[in-house]
Amino acid sequence: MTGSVTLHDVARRAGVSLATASRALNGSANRVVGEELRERVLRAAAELRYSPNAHAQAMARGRTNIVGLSLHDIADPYFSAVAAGVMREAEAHGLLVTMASTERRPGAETDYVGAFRRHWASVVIVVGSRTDDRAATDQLAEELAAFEAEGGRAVAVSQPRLPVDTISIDNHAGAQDLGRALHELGHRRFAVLAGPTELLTATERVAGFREALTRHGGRLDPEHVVPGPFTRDGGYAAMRELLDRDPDVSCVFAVNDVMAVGAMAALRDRGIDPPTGMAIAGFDDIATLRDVNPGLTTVRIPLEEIGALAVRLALDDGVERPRVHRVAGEVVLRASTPRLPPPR
Amino acid sequence: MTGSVTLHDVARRAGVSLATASRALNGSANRVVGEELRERVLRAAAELRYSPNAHAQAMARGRTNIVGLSLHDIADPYFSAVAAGVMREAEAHGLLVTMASTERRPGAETDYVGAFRRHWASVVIVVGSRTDDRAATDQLAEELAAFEAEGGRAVAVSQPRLPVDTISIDNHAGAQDLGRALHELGHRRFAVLAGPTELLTATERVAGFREALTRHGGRLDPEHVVPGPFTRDGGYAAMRELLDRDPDVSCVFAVNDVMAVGAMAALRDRGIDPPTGMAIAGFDDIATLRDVNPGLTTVRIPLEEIGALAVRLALDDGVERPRVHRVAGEVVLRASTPRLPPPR
DNA sequence: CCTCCTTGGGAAAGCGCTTACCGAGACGGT
DNA sequence: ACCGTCTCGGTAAGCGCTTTCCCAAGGAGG
Repeated sequence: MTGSVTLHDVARRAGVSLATASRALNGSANRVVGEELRERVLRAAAELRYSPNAHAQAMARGRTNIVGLSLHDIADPYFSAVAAGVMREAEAHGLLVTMASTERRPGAETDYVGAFRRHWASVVIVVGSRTDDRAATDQLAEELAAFEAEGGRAVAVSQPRLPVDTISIDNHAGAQDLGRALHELGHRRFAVLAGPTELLTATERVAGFREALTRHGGRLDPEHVVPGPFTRDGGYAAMRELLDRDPDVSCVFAVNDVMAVGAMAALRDRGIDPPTGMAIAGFDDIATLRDVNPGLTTVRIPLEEIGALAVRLALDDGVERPRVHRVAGEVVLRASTPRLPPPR
Repeated sequence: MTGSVTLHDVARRAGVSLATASRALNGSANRVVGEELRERVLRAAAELRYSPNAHAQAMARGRTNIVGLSLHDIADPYFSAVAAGVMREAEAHGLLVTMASTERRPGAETDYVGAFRRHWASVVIVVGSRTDDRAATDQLAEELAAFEAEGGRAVAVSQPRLPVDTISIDNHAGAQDLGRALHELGHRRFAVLAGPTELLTATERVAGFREALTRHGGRLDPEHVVPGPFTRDGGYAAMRELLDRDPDVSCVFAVNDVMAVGAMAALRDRGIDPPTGMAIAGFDDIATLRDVNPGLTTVRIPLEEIGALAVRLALDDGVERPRVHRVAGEVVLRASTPRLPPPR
């Protein structure tokens, strides 16, 4: 990096000292620079296109305006919605967001939190379902603790069991509500495209759904619970698998919208036209998917708001921490799960 | 930030000097540290959970491993796809991505490039259609020039007229190909949901489409070209507007997929069932929307690859710059534009 | 036995900025 | 007229790290 203009240059050009130049430029607290000198400094800075070195400032000040954000995959609309919320709120507070995708690589989060720690990020936000991998969780917890010990603030989203402020999406209750709603529509025989068995988010949704059926009456045979990846292709494959088992089922719950869309495609490829041949429901209410046809019944999670909330939580000097903030989902019934005609 | 462990602490604990500790940790070039001392230093670092201060390193080395990425809206699947490509490639090169959303605020890009410049980012990538706002473009150009003058490398995506390496999506040719393909399917009377008139990307697509019709025969009345925002709701509104004009049209081209989906929703709300009542095509081939029903005819743009390419371009020490890299789109015909039965 | 090289550790000079501290001048109160 | 006080500019001490330069010790060659 050559040729960059430093504060020194500005000071020289304005004919003042470094201190005065610095004070003039960032209006240092409880120190006023005379109008004329300030004018001169600002002019010199503008003429030289001076741009302060953020690292030097970080060093001198001992902190930065960086938010570190770790998520699984920015191309996944679930995460990009959360990221949008984080960025919006960060922008409002003059913070810059540094983002890293784990691509679901185990241990990646720990690495990235380490990187954010090296950058003296003031805030770190970790979003994405924890797995049941105990060792990885412990390592991440340790790294986050080290980060907070150094004065940073961390917030976890969908990651319980971490020793920091946490935003917890109520998957269990949401799935339960969904199960009840589907039951009320007349459905009794269900299947579940369950997602990865090691992902807490997925298993919670399955558990909540199952509980609703148990409570209100409804059948969910073990062989109608098909695991698979949390993706569109995962939903597609799981649905095929399910159909191969030729199930006696009227409604399928895919544990997220992206999978539900894949599942619908699988149904069509088998000549089954949803929702006529099969009702289907998802989870998340991904904005981009609100116009699929038939409209997808789902549980709305305020993803963008969750991202914004994470930033606010980090910036808010709460008294006692870690805090846990629960966010509820809301069932949205659409055309993909029509009311079942009463059995004759 | 208190309590953070510094290299000094590590050196003291290992009983060596700062210099030796530094050399031991990053295997300094052409200087070897004795096996035993190195061992001691590494152990001390691990025991103390030492994490080097990235800013201090940046200062001392005069460069960073940061990629600055400016885009319009990370929640938009178009941008999140590009971002995913950038992050994948950045990760592969050990770079960290700092991202900023302009929310289409004019001038925001310039501000963000300034922020990246302050951070001594080694690479800056600016993605998103330039508008016809000449002044804003000039300012951005100037800021990018300053950034490169300081040794940084900038790449623009979809932003012609900037004095840096540019990846240019061939909107014109893509739309032209699409127009021809639709013509071959038998369509003759078209409408276009044109997006924002000041957005180059949108106008290029409209122009290419129009040119194909002119060349091969096909009608596109001026009042059947409806402008509007580049979003789902923009597509919805534009389609309503179009329907209100009661057009004699068999096929609508929405200049991006997100708008096309909104347009389909508008059709349905008016009791028109695509593609029966009206064929519809989009542009981009957004992955999340590949399963909408009916399948959306579109022009595939390799968005993720473009993001990755941008990073590679920045890292590649090209001889002569700025270079322009054109990326072509590919027409993908799906069910939303069925072949029109020949007129009897 | 002396000189010259090689090996490897340490001291210290920055990198660009902020900020405590210092000091000079102006001003008003007594 | 003197002193306390206030205003405002400058000096310099870091922030944590890298890297150049110096130097000591040991070995090889004459």
